[in-house]
Amino acid sequence: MDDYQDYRLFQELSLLLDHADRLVLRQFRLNTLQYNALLLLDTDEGWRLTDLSERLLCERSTVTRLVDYLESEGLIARSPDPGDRRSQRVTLTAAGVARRREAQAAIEEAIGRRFSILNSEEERQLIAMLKRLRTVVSAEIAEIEAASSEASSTPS
Amino acid sequence: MDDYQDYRLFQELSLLLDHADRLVLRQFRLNTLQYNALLLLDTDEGWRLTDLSERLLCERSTVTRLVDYLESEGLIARSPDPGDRRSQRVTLTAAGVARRREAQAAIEEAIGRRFSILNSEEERQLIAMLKRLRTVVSAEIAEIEAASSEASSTPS
DNA sequence: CGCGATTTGTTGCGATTGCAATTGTTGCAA
DNA sequence: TTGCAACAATTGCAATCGCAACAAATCGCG
Repeated sequence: MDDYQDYRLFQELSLLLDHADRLVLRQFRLNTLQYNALLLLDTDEGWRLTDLSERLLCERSTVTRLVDYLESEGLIARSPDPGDRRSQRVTLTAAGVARRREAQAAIEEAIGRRFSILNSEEERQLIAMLKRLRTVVSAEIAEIEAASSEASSTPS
Repeated sequence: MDDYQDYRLFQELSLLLDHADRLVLRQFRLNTLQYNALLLLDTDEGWRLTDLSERLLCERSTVTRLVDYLESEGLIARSPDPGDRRSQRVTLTAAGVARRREAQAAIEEAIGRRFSILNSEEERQLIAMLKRLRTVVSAEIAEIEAASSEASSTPS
């Protein structure tokens, strides 16, 4: 019915949220992806770059450069994987913990203000709808990519 | 309450939708911004670049390069503004109309499939919530930018 | 009128990211 | 064991975009 209105609104809100986040995170010398990476990391086991790329929905090469940056900022550390010399483990440093704490406080304060206009029931409904949409769109992407990779591997 | 879950879901769905759109639009040699610009344009009056940038929520320089590209593809035409020699009017060419029609059919088909999992009542609720969020986030951005521009113009 | 402020569009520059190609490593099968 | 496919990470390259600086044109106020 009004699918297109949903879509346009969603798209516009995405742009606005990105922009707002960027303004908030700028003071911590982080962009959205870098911040999301810090949120995932901890000081113990560490993540492999490939796993980070899957979780962050970006390319492995992007994670390489993201880790380069966070390492140059002293926020994370690379260490070799004990069981596989191809892999590296990325862990938070003490400075990384501190930077993440500061940024997280600012972001969550902003998020709280934004979503405070929804009551609990609305939030519950929104979450349910977003989850269903996520499932559908993930399937759509998987289908397209399967079709294109099949086309390239089987040039019948 | 679960503000943060809303936020993460929204962010993830944004990435997925962007990615899916890009896969659909790629066959028409368009990215999301270029497609959205084509949607706004028509063959009559034409838009000024500055107005396009405000509507598309991007910088004027981005519109300059976007218009450069669409012009090189033969989809739009620049013409001088009758009343202001600083301005230019951008209008769709016949090829632009055709390309837009093809891309729009593909995108709207995809959007229809994605949002078909919501019923009318859910769609109504989603639109209402997204509109309220848009208002809040727009205000947040305006506030931050007002504060920063004031700080730079009045370095008290 | 005249001059400074504002507006429009452009360009230079840096940051970010996807994609393809490459290097080094691992695992599996002959 | 050896050879080959799969995998981890990196690099080169191009596309995209925001921001700041800029030139030309317009506006507005004395």
